[in-house]
Amino acid sequence: MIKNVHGNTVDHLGEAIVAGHYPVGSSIPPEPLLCSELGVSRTVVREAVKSLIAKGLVTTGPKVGTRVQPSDAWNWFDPDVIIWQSKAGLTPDFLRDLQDLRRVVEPAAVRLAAERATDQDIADIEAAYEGMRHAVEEGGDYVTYDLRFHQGLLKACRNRMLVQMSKALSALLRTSFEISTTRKDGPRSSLPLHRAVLDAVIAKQPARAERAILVLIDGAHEDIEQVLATRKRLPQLNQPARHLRAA
Amino acid sequence: MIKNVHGNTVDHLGEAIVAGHYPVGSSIPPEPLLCSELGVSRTVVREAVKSLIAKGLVTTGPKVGTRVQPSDAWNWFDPDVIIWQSKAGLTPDFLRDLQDLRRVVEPAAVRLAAERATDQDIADIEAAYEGMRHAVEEGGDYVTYDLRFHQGLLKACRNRMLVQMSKALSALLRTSFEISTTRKDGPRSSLPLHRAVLDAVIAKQPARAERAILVLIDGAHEDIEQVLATRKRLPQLNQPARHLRAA
DNA sequence: TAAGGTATTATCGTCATACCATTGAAACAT
DNA sequence: ATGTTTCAATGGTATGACGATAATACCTTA
Repeated sequence: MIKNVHGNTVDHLGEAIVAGHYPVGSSIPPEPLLCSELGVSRTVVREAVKSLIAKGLVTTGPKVGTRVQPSDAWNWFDPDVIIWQSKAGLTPDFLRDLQDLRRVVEPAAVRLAAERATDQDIADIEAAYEGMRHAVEEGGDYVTYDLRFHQGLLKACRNRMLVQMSKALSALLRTSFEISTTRKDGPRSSLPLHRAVLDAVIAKQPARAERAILVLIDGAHEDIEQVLATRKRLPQLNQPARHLRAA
Repeated sequence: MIKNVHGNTVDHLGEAIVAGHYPVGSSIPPEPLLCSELGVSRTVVREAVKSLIAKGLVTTGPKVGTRVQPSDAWNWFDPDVIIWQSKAGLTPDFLRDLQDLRRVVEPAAVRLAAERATDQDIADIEAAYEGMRHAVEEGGDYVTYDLRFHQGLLKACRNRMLVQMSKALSALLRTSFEISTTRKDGPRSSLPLHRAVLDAVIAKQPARAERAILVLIDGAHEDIEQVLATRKRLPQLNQPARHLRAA
């Protein structure tokens, strides 16, 4: 659980800010206060704040303190920011944004993957598929291999930007997959859909691969919509953590 | 030119790393050395390194020093990283990645924009278009308004992730626009194409908007390909700065 | 000689203190 | 009421010290 003082401090502050403990535009407590609250030296607090600046969460200035930036200034593709957002509670807005992104990125990515995937890429995806199949037939961790399957696809399009995005999408994918898995026979029914995508990529047929993954995505979309509508399961999914505001 | 000690130090180190002055996996000079080289205190160097860690460029550890991460661990959507990459020289690989991204993102974005754009969004885009028209007819800064036009479109799709991407795309767009502008009558001929996109968005016709912007993108793509092929103009475009490596 | 454990040491991690620089706001003069 | 000066809060920078860690060298032992 404990890593190091710096990491803990960054996480603590980052989570608090993303969770909305400090209103946008307001100042977080001055450095000396944070030091005593967190029980660390000023050095640590300052280096942590520098990290938050680097991620676009805050700005600083003499006399003005450390102010929370509006959320559209945050680096939303930063893995830490994504994690903090997930911890704070996946709001419907956030899920919708990610779902949009998935619909935009994944079809295009498999299209590119069908054109560019190397043998190694395909072998990796095949291995992930094999893991999914194994999990369905003999039990095991389905979600992990499902994730690996999709990340393999993103990686196979040989584009650093798109690979970066797969990190951000992972948060949504994991949630999405866990929801799907709760559905009766979810994994078993989605397995052939995955096979279809992979086959199209192997056959180097971009258009077919794109159509195949759209089926997959729209299925997941329905599952998420349904869960969002009922607002029962996964309580932290819809109800963002609502703590006390700081003075 | 001068901002503050911290910012300068981060930029200096960030540019050097992105430009490849330090081989991936190797250690950059230890803190005391950097202090004397840059003429700053250890405090500043350390806070700068923390910023680089936050952007995924390096990792640190006692005795192991500060090591350069492989480029696929970098936060490619971080505005600073993009800027450093641009300064280091836009390699063909980087331009291809960005061009891919543009083809993936912009069509989808205008589709969404046609569905979701608010009156204010449309007013902003309209203003940008007006700036472009004015520049064509009476002279002025065409590129700036062109950029604003495209950023307005990204913003109008009301998705934080996609907005974030517009920041990353700006580097490519500016380059792309500057190339297009050098072509005879480039701005004058592309003006109606922009109008077509905007009209489709206003009319809330996603499919039409998507087709319209694809014309625009493919035109820019050809221009870039052409320049990349000749490898004459804009020397830093193809020839990344190749400085001495560090020991 | 080879293997394994131990000591050394380079380097980052953390703390503490002091002083500088900037800037918003209060006090003051007009 | 308005412009100017002064002040003080807060982050910015510098310095020195010590702790923690892990790669390296060394030394013991079989």
